[in-house]
Amino acid sequence: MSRKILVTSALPYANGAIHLGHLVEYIQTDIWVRYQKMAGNKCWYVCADDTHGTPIMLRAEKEGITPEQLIERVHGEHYRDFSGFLVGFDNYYSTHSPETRECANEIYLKLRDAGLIEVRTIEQYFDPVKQLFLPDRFIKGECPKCHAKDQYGDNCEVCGAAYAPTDLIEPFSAISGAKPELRNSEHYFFKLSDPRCEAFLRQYTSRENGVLQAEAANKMQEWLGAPGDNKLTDWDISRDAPYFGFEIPDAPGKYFYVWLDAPIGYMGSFKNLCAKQGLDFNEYFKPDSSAELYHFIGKDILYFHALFWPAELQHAGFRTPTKIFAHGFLTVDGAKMSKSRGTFITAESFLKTGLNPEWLRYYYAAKLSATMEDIDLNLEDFCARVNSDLVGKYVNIASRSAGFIAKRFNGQLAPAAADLPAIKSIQEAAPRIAELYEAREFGKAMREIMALTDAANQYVDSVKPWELAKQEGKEVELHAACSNALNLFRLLTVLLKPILPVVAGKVEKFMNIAPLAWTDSQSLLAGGHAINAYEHLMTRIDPKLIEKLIEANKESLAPTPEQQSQQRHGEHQQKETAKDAKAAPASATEGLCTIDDFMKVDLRVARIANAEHVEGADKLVRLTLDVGEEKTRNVFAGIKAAYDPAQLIGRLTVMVANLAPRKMKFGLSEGMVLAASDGEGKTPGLFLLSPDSGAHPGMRIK
RNA sequence: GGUGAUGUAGCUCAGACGGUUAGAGCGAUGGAUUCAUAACCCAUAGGUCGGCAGUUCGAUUCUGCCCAUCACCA
Repeated sequence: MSRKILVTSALPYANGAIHLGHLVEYIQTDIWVRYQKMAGNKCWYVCADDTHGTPIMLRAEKEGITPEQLIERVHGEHYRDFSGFLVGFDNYYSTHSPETRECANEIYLKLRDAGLIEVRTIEQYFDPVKQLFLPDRFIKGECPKCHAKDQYGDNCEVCGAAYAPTDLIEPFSAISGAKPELRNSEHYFFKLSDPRCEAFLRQYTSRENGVLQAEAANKMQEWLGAPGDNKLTDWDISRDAPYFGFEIPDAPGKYFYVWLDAPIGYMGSFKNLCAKQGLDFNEYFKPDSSAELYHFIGKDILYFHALFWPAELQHAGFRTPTKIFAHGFLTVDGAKMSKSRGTFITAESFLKTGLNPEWLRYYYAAKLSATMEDIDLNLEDFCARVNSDLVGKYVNIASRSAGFIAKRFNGQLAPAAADLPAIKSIQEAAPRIAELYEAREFGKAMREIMALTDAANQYVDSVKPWELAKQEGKEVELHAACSNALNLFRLLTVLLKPILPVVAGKVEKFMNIAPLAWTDSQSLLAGGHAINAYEHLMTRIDPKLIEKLIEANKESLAPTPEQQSQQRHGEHQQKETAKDAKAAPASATEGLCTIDDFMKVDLRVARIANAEHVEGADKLVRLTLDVGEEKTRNVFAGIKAAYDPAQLIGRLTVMVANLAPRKMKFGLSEGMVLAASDGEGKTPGLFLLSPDSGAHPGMRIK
């Protein structure tokens, strides 16, 4: 019985290039979809560009083009990159489409009629020069807590405080620089706090319901709070003109917020596919649909997909997702992707450098599981793993057998030995491996497949075709050995086909067979079957290519930090921290610092005027420091484990006097004292620095 | 600061309802081999399973604390 399945990956925002972080999700989804199709299920894979919102509007304006032109260009780039990595969408569409608009309107009107839309007046900053309301990220000013300058409207990057844009001191528009004015505006809210939503979501996201991974379900319960205390707040779904998006049907001048129409883009894309393929949209989206609906997403956008989206669908009279699959982020060589280190690798640069996309598909597959854990792309391991597993083991089986068949047997195979242990073990493993694909345990599947591949090579080694070839009268044995090996190779190709579609295609051509389906794992080639000439199926990774790739992605110093937008589909992840970009050393002096750099740090001799325990803090001591200024400084130091406050009072030490103040739970910390410790933790202890006697508070250290 | 996740051989990762010698692949070393784009095969070395304490006849596996990394929240 063939299943009907609709699968989505998160929509990439039409405001940036696809990178290896994005690809974890698209490759994971694509492998799963390819497996489903091979298994004979009706499986549709749709996606789209997420095209609306202020950042798109402003970016287009900056480039002197219309938003429509911008999103069309980016759509082309995204589609090119995904195709390059063999991501086989059945439809790659755009949220800026009549279908998405239609679905958004329908959902909105049904929610309104259900009494789940409310209009409220809110006060918001307005840019009088640009004549638009400003999203939080486009307002900057001085942090109200620590007084750091040039901070965004939602939180401070220096002290980490969260606040409203109206709390900023001396706010200014990040777009025009103008002083923003507070204005009233009517906004439309989706009443997530409504008891109907809460009741539904409590059930829908519960562990028992099984829609979410256990870890994700726990997180949702945290967000929902205990039964009774309704922690959900209403969701602001409208934005004022000018805005690039869909106008709300009964509210001229008001637009749907981009995050409302983004998931609806899944429906829009599928509706568009239905028209092309003659499918019945309702069969997949009606409330009692027997079709399955799966969303692959990053763990950062669970909130939108597990709360807002199902609640909307449920109360607008549609089916809800069967399962939501969240995955972790990508790190490169154990660290966040970084432009300065060249590990913020774009899809385009990977392909342009000449690397094979199937290398990455295999490596990701070998690391992926059904959990939300992050996965690491270790570049050395990447080379070793791919070269050994794919070229040394798998491709080698064909490569070492095909020559004999071509030269000695006119390209014709002998019947395979159906009872050969190596063959039987693959056929027995196939259903197990199918379950692993279904469960998204690709790493476990790869481990099993490679063990079977090892067994195939051991078989070839045990029958020694190269010796048989030299002996008179051993033709039958030689023919059997090589035919068995090629049958083993064909079976392994079936198991790897979801990961390696291009190689599988080449194998089908080489072996002169129809496209492999999952059931082919239970059959063998008939005696007399003629194969074509063997051409090498995959080359090894040259580590020099990796070096080139890193070099190509290294961004020169002083990059213009990209306008940080709020959370996006698959986009929020891997955003490089602003800190990282700023701290990037010029490559010629990597790891070194100039005298100018050093002099930026204002080190001063300080006298500890007072020291006391901090109530409720495990590690902190509150220090009152005299650095020769009129006022003393308040500094929290994490030295409680090593020093008793009483023994500190009166002694001299060294402090960083121009460190940006940091708001801590217990108060503002206005500097840092210096102490030594073993970074590797081999030697315990913490040792406060002291100047030699004779120094006075306030003396500069250089 | 709170909550959660992670921490197992040089690297990437499995695993254990608590129980005799903790696994795999890669890498390293030695051997064998030459069919295979130096690939494959055999063998060897390598870990007090992040640290400390507790529960237990017994803990790497359970509990608590600590350290490190990451994420979310405030």
